[in-house]
Amino acid sequence: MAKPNGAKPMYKLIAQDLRAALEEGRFSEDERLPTEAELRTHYGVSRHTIRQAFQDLVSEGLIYRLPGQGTFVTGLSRRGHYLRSVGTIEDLMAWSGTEMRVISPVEIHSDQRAASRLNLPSEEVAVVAVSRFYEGVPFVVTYIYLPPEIGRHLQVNSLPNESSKTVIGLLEQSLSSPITDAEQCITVTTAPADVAKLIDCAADEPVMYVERCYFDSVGTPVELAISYYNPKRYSYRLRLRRNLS
Amino acid sequence: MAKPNGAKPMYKLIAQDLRAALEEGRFSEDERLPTEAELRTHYGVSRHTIRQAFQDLVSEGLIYRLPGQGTFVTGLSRRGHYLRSVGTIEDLMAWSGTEMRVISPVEIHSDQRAASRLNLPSEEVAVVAVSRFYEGVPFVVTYIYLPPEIGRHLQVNSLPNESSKTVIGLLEQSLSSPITDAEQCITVTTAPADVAKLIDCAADEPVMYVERCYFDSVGTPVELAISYYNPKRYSYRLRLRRNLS
DNA sequence: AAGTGGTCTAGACCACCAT
DNA sequence: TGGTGGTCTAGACCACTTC
Repeated sequence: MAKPNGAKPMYKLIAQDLRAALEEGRFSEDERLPTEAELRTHYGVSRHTIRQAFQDLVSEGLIYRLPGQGTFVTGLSRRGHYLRSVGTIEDLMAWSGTEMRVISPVEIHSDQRAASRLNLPSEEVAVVAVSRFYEGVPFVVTYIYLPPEIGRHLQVNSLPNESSKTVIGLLEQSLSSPITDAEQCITVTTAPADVAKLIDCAADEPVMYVERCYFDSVGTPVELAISYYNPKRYSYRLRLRRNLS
Repeated sequence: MAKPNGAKPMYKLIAQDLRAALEEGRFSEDERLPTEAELRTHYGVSRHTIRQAFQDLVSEGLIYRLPGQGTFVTGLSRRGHYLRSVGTIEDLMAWSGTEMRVISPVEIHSDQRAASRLNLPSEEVAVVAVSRFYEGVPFVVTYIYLPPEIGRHLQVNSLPNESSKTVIGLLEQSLSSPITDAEQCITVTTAPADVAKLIDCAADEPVMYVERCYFDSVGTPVELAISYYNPKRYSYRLRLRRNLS
């Protein structure tokens, strides 16, 4: 059988099916999912293929498996009941429930620091500033730096206002190589005056400062995002998991 | 063959071998590792077993694999050149290069908020306060809350001063079920007076505030750690990875 | 053409949990 | 005892890169 030409591998499709079922809440909290044997006959594939699909979901934290017992849905009580839980790169790429607004469109600037972070040959970088709203209230301003050639591809049209998308999410679709790494640095700073105004802070009030750098699969940095969060309206939430050894 | 009674599975042992080789720097940056075929003959196991071992290392971010080319070491330039990079639960459990100092030993207190976070039946919790030093300079104070019965097991003896260990790292050895989840919440606050003194801040100066809750494999919270970081001396560094799809 | 990793099959034995 | 997931084998074809 192997891989049908050009198509997604079977185990990815099965994982996708199960992920959709989980997101629709078709299984209740801590309910047992179908066993490997059941899914094997349902899809007509080998056990290994089913296990590959399950493995994807385990590493995403959606399910857990207990030897001798079965496969279970990770209880919602253990997933985020906060504004946002960032535990995977996928989380960084979509941010449902909030709207994005472009403050200043894509422009080419000269910025030595950003250019060097992006490993660019010159000091030229594309910059775009956006803010993000939750229930109509702004809570973050982000300055996004891109290699100039990528910035030029990113037309104003492809940056819809009032979107729940993220720039990095839009960006990845036009990249040849997928995003596989994100490096983040979180600290505290005081809000510059223009930023303070945009997130309803007093100037020089402490804010949360986040630098995020995204890398594609060959290690090339493709986006540097610098964000200022109003700490009264946002806290950075993160969950880490590991597999049982 | 299957699993030898009571022993670690073969693929874990192979992963361990490779991990040790990588940590010793036996392969240089972006050097090609042995192929599956080579390792298969070296260890005398099937290809699948080798792939399982590689998969562990990929998910830890130590190596990456390119179809048609080979398996490579993740360049050090893409791992942390900062004080600490926290991307996995393992990172949280060990903190080399810093020393821990106990500020106040394990005591049983009454704390409704911590007790409820730990799902405890009463308001009783065990509390211990520690600070951490980097090159002799303190940069964080942490209040650690534990279920009382776990706190009582944690003798003063088992909390050595001047250690590079972490409390959660020590703790896991005495738990029946391993730690598999950590939930963190990061925001900004002002330092309480006693905390400020311990991390060389002025009182009411903004500090980074981190709440961390650890869960074992059945979802029981086992530790709540509340930390105040001096932002001049520490920034929270994090890297996220994902597998190629 | 040869070699790499990616996917897949059809088996097998094991430890563990429930009945 | 029968079913679960965990580990493992010995094959196979595929797409891709390098030579």
